[in-house]
Amino acid sequence: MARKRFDDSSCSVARALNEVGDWWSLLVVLHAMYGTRRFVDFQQELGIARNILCDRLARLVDNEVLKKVEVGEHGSRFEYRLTEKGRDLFPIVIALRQWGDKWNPAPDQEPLDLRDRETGRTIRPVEVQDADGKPLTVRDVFVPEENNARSPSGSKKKAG
Amino acid sequence: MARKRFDDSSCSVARALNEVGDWWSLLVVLHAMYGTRRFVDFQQELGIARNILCDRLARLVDNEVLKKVEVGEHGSRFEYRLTEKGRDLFPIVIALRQWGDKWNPAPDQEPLDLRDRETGRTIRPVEVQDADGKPLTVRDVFVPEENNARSPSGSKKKAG
DNA sequence: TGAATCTGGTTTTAAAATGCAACCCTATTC
DNA sequence: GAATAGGGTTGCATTTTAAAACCAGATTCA
Repeated sequence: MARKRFDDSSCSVARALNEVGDWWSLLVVLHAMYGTRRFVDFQQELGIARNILCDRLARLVDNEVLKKVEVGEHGSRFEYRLTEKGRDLFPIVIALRQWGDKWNPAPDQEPLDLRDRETGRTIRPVEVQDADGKPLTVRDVFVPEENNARSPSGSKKKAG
Repeated sequence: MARKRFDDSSCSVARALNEVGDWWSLLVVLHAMYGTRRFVDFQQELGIARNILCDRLARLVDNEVLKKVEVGEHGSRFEYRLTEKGRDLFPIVIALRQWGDKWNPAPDQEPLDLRDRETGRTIRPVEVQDADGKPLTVRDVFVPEENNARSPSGSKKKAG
């Protein structure tokens, strides 16, 4: 019996992971954010098996993270473009990259230096903040009682 | 041939996903953030198979996301606690949760209401910001040329 | 003392997922 | 009209996964 599904889980993290929580999906989204749009380009950049790439692209399209656009270039060609939902994964991808850079730095690679297109200045680390922008750690927060009941996940029983 | 590994990938997102990018690992981390520490508690809360839980806990300990602590309670009991590296996944987990709440809301569940322990006020959505705290989308940023060469991933060849 | 129980695992078995290579079809270029 | 590129699909061997059974040390219960 293979992978469990979490489509109907009451935990939104589980539901999110259901859509982008496997090895390749988030890397596809990452590359899409950097401008990749074509099947062959994803395939070559990621070194992913073609059938797996097909499956992931189709699933991301199903989940409306990507949209498949026919481009009239010459002949029948397609592009996979991020939707707003897909672009909304930006903080997650960047946070993951920063975490990777911080805790598993590649010896021969300086960390990502992403900059504001307007000002040219480096972005800051992605963090959880209170309403005023004060950074918060996991120890600084709590879940109010009404919510606490089914928190954090509630995925008690098998969902597949 | 099963899953490819990215341990030595030059892409820090790939390396991050190598450690916490599978179905269960991040859910384990999530529950750890909410206070779960014991094997049986993880098992019951997540509904995960015990062998998979063993494997994930061991891998997370190997990767120093969790540490296994012997607690002298009575007999040989263990607790799995987040390390600083593990707690540093907080923004990622929260961003994922917010994304799930926003784009795949559960009909019967209001979104996570996480609050600052001090002020009692709700946290804001996790976002990418410039140095001043101005929110940035994927379209607002660029990678300077020196970095751009091997960006975004560079994981061209098979790594496993 | 000894049976039941709790905790934290390991083993076994079957169904899926993955990776690779080979094949297919359309359209295009030489 | 042969070779090539884009975008897939199919088959097969290898891994992972899920579920449940089994195991072993320590503890409580009777």
